[in-house]
Amino acid sequence: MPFSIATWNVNSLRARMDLLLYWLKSRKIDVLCLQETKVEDGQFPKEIFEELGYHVLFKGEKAYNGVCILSMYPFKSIKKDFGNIEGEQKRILEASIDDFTIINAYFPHGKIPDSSSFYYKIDFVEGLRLYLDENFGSNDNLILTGDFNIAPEEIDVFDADFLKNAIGFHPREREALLYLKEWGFIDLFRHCNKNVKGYTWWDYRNSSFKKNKGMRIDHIWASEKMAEHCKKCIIDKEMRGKPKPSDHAPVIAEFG
DNA sequence: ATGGTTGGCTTCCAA
Repeated sequence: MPFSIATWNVNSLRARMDLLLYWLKSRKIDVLCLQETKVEDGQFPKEIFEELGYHVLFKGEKAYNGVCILSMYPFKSIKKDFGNIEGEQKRILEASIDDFTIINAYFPHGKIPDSSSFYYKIDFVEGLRLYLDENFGSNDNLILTGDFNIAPEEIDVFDADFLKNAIGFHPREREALLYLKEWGFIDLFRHCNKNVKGYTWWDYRNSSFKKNKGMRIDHIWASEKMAEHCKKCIIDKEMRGKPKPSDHAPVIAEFG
């Protein structure tokens, strides 16, 4: 049975509610990972998604961060506590659905290279790799998705030379990201779209979207076994051009 | 290209 998995940093769930509901009604999304929900659990609009048929898993805080998984299929198990990796911030959720496990992660931004925020980011990425080593094997069907806040390769940014030491493309971040990927992941967008330039984030400032000055920092990664069943992976760029957009576009992977 | 937009909350922080 074919199904789809998507990720979208909505930059505030409540500010994006109309656009998100429009999007969910015009696409067929079976499992959706959201980041930067920016809403405390007590104020999460769970019922709206349940009315659409989704099972809802969320973990948030006031004003910052926050993650959510919506699934048309029931959760077989869930995990919300990743204290050693994320610290006090609400950034990671894990759920087992059908025959796979999905991890939704909102990686730290990092602010400026070499800052304390930067090393929190590096530690987060390396901590996630250690967690995977301890909890999953290469035969598991595993998806790691979310806003990674790192572009992997030169093709994934609008100007690799200009951005060579910028946050999101700094060599130290890309090194950590490669280490994480070498757990055994396939980058589904790159797997399905060889040599295609595609971005998932454009700064709100400087008319970046109009000039298409973006970065591919939101990813859907699959373990090798699971990647074999991926038929298509696209960036839904149209959503970035709508009124009151998030600064990120959704990424959708289709499996069959 | 070296500026300035957005969201949440508040007189600024994070992205």
